[in-house]
Amino acid sequence: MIYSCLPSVNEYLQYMTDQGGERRDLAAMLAPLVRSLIAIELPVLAAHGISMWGYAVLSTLDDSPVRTQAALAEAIGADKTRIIGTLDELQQSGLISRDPDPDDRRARLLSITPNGRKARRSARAAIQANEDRLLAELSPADRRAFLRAAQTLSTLSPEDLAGS
Amino acid sequence: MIYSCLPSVNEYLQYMTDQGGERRDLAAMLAPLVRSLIAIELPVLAAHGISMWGYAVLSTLDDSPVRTQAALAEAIGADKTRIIGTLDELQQSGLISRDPDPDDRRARLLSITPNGRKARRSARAAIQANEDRLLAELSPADRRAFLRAAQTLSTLSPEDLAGS
DNA sequence: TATTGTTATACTCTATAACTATA
DNA sequence: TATAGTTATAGAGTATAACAATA
Repeated sequence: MIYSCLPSVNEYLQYMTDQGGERRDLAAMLAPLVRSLIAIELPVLAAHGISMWGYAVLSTLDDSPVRTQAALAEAIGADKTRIIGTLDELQQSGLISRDPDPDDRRARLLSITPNGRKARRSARAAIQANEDRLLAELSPADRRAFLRAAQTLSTLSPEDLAGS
Repeated sequence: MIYSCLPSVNEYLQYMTDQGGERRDLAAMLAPLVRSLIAIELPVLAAHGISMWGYAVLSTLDDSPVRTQAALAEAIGADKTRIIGTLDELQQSGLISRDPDPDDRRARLLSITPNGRKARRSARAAIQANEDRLLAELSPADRRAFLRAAQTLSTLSPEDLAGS
């Protein structure tokens, strides 16, 4: 049966019922939401002088430096050729440093600068302030559960998502 | 203050704490998830002989017919020129009907056919079975809250999302 | 003249492949 | 010969603008 992978049929029926018997596809619900969220983010980021990919790079590097551009590209789910322009801009703006590894001059050691960190955190504060306004639509309990669930699902590997 | 739009500062602090003090951006969490969900959907849809946009069209028309192509395009968040090829395919496959409105022969009355409805529901069952596997990662309470929250947020108008 | 749908054009984004430099 | 980064080319997807039919 198609629903045999569920923890229990009762569970399934319960949340189907919660949805009024017609559950919408997850992707169909979330895709427009994400599109809107990004559309809202763009002008905020522009006001901080950074692009969407630039923000993704800064966010990754704010957590920890990265040894190669290819690794950075993979971390943000992009092609290595796609982030080169972004890195050029960020470097020119002084938001990241990008130096040849003395031990292997083919690789580029990437890290965020103090200015980059400042820009990223300022942008994030503005973005999350917007998100807070949306999250205020939810009950406190649902809001916490939603953030927890989003966190859980977003950290699943592509393999987990695609199925064994 | 940047967080003044929150229901209460205490609430904010509470879910920040729940996230370990470092909440990730919503878009940054959800965008890769949605990308993966769509990547999983595509082969399922292909097996049913419909494209992603075709599925969006069928889903909209399954709820109710639409009087013009422009209205349909807006409903699925696409440009009116973008869905023409999709409508051609769906019509040729006999999944939708698309007839000039007798009262205004400029407009095209769009509706789903019985075969289209069958295809859509079959595809949806397969897609939701996949999603169920992912949702099984969540606790029952979180799963219900997540679906409820996604439903709530996804039905906000772009104006609500963008802010007053 | 305005509106619906269609076609044609141009533009953006992305991936693939070729190239340079280091190893 | 293999790898990291870069550049060049081509392809997909999309939007803008011009067009045809109907009102």
